[in-house]
Amino acid sequence: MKQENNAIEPTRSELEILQVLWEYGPSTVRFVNDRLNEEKRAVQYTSTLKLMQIMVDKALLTRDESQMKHIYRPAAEEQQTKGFLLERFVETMYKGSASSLMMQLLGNKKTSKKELEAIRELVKKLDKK
Amino acid sequence: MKQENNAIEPTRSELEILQVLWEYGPSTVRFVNDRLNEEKRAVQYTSTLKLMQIMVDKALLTRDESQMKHIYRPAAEEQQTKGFLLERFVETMYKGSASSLMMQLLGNKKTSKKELEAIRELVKKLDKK
DNA sequence: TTGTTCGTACGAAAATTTTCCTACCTTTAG
DNA sequence: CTAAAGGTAGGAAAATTTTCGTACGAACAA
Repeated sequence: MKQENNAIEPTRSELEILQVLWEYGPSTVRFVNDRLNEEKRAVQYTSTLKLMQIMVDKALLTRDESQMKHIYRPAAEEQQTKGFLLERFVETMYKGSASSLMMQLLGNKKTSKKELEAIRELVKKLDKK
Repeated sequence: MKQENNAIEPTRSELEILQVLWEYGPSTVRFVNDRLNEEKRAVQYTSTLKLMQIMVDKALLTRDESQMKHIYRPAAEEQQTKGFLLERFVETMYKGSASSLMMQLLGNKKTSKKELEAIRELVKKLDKK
């Protein structure tokens, strides 16, 4: 033993599940498992079930057990979780400097023209405030 | 067994070591270990040693063995690795949308005024091109 | 009724990541 | 020379994460 973490810190696999729930909303295990198999990788139903049960234990998810098919949903707001993870990412990778991250992002060929335009607009709006 | 990954995919601990090497340049295990203990958490010297050896195996690091105190350095360019990780982050968290990430970033209270200013400047420069 | 399908619970194995003990070599202070 | 300090190598244990087999109940079709 070692951990008594109370921070929201999903593992890689747990993050995959959160992504599905974020995209499609509260879902059954069956549904999440299907999405994972379609969009990500082969995985057995009981594996997904187990993982989601663990996530309930960790308080990453909550579930409605009133029906036979339990409905799972993220315990925290999507924006809050993403914000937290983004903050940690900026912190560890760019020493907390958001503009450094931007630099990297804008220098990245994978960032399309359209994206660049959207970002310009975004900043323009900020300037007007 | 399962993995024959050829992608650069450092674990959390490996990332900590990379951070030290990025910040201070090529270093000995002793130096890295000291930094970890100062800046991050308690960890035994041989743990750090082992991890860095593993990273050499994985080709995440290279080392100069010509001296007794081996000098380790990242195998890939800092920018390349960070770019790769950032890309994956945007992909998984924001479906590849850099501007979505920006939105979140700009809405984040932790992003200081100074940072915002720097970002504005950055975009201004982009516009002039 | 019966058996097939679909659900949850639970334990344990497998895979991965992280930690550290032990052995042994080299350098250096005395 | 000898002891202490500091280095690497390697194996194995510990911790964590991921996967899945088995048991068993509920729903449903025949």
